[in-house]
Amino acid sequence: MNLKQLSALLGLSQTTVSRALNGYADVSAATRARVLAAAEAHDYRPNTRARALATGRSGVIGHVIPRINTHAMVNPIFADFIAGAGETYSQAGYEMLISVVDDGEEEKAYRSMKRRGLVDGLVVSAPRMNDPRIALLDEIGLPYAVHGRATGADRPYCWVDVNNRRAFARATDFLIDLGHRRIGLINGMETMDFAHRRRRGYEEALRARGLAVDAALTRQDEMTEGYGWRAARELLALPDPPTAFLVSSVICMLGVRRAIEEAGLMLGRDVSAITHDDQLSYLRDDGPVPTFTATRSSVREAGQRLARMVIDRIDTPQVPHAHELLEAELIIGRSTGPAPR
Amino acid sequence: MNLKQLSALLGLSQTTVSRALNGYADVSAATRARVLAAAEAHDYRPNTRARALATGRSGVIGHVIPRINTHAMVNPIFADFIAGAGETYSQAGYEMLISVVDDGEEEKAYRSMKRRGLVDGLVVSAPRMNDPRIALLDEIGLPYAVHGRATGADRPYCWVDVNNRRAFARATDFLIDLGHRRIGLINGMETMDFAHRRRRGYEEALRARGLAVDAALTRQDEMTEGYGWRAARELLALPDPPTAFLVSSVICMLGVRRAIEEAGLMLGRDVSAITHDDQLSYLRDDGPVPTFTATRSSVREAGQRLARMVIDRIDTPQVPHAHELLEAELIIGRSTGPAPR
DNA sequence: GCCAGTTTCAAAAGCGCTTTGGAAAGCTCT
DNA sequence: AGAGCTTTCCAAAGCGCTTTTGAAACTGGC
Repeated sequence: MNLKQLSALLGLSQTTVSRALNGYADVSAATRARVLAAAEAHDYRPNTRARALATGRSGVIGHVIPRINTHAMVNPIFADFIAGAGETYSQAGYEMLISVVDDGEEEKAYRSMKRRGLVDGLVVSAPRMNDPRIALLDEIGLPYAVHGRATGADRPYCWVDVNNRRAFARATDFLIDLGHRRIGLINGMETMDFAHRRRRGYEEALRARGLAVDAALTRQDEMTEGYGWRAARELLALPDPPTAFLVSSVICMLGVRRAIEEAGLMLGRDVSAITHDDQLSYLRDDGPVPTFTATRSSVREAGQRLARMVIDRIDTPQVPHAHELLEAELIIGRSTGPAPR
Repeated sequence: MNLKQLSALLGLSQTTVSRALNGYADVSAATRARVLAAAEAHDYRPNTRARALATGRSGVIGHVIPRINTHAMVNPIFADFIAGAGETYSQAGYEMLISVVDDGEEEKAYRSMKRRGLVDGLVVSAPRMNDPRIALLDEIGLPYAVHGRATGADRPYCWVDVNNRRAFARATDFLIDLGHRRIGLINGMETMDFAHRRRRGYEEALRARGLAVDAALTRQDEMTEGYGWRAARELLALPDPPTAFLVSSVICMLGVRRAIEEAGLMLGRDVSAITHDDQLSYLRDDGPVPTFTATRSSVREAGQRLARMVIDRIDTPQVPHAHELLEAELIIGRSTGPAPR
């Protein structure tokens, strides 16, 4: 059933049926009701491709995931973020397109998407420091919003980010309040903007309390369980080991806990640790008192907000660039306690 | 730059340019070269929407993720699976569309996708027993392939699956060879077809060796770290506890290890455990000897193969339904050893 | 009863591509 | 040289929608 058939069936022109369906004013209430009823009865849906061609808008928003050589490390955040964004899209009548792009081909991919009219807008993920994609997309003329910020990008752009600096500063501060003086940082890769900001928060908080930053107490790498374990093990083996850790993700934290327990220590008593918790659905920390003290911020919610932001950007490009800085909650769990003396 | 402009520029008709670009025979080699060069020079890309409208094919393949109430549990497998499928799609010139659909609205969503001409085909994930989606999609007339199988579905359909039954049977057998007689099963939700098959493999292997199946030794739930921990803790607390575990996912396994270590036991010596390992990129078990003995099968590869299968299904619907049964490797790591006496 | 203004609808022109159905030119062969 | 092919190109129709433009019908005021 297409528009032509539907309008023939109703004895109306395609114009009228189309305008009735799309809520224009110049169709009488009676006709509109008749049209709506018929559309419902025959379960008519306008053909997406035809509509897209006619309107010049595809109703699709793209997410690009770069494929780094063959063993692309997929971001564990990805699934929940997508789920959040997808919810907003489907409510707003948009579709989500995910494109896996060979690393280094990103520019080509963006240009191609624009030329082919594939998408109306884009979501940029995992920004690095001085990320070149921002200037590129402005040049191409594709609306977009960034999940995170790119330190060094000097032009305005839309973003949703967690206040990583403050979250880690607060966590550090909290550990200092508990009496900890040697605090290790088990960070993500610091080419990633978020990790860079977390380190800043950590260092600022230490300095603000008159504590020295000891580079020997920090690590950075891809956030796996094994990395958390290795890093914590190494740090605990130091002559003057930290009594507390700041950890970049729950997956890492699982490894950190393992190292602590292996060392015959008890998490939350002998050693404290705070992790950042993106509230990934398959790692949820249930129970009345959470296992881990954490700076918590839902990445799913970030996905929702970012989706909304791109849509707004598409609809009203003249409006100034929007920003949302989400504050992470500091949730006290059982992995922190006063520093042992 | 569109077709019209490009052909005007070349002094050719749109027909000729279009046919040259699409590799038809009735255009001379000289003209084709000229067209190709011009297209390259101006970076011409045919408009996706227009092409889709003209050909009746969208070049898009859909993945539906159901949203169960508000706390949709996102499958941890999702990201890697999508990455695998996406790689194949982009090589084959397809795009991937992901649609988040409220649970219970799936049928409506499928029908709508078909009517709107949104997608050329679909990938069905996480089949349950007697999954109704298979009959539904046949009725709707949308090509599809299933990631996994649906016990009870009596019609032919395309699928890619891991031989879960055999994998768990082999793992069980291996544990029995090591002298284990009481083996616990920490399974996923058995409404899921894969979990059902794993249990079958486990039970068959036990019976084949003359061992009784003890329902008290099995658990099923959503596969989180906390669940693994709780399940292992409970089982270890039994009067006659198991000496080995079969575990459904690496995330669970992290919890199982924790419970074992907490009980003052050593994994691989006092208690053995084998997990299924989907080779999720952010949980990769690196190192020369893997930490966990595992039945290993790359979910990313499954994604690749399934994508290929849907594409084939779209291109050649008359061909009989394809199946691929991937065998999981049994990889020996450090989490198994002879049963203690 | 007529004019201006408002409602309500329809014809037709796109959107940018593919594809059908020729037509013109070039070739071979007798 | 003309019939019959083959090769190479093109005009135009069509995919299913939206949107512009304009016409018909209806309204009220005088």
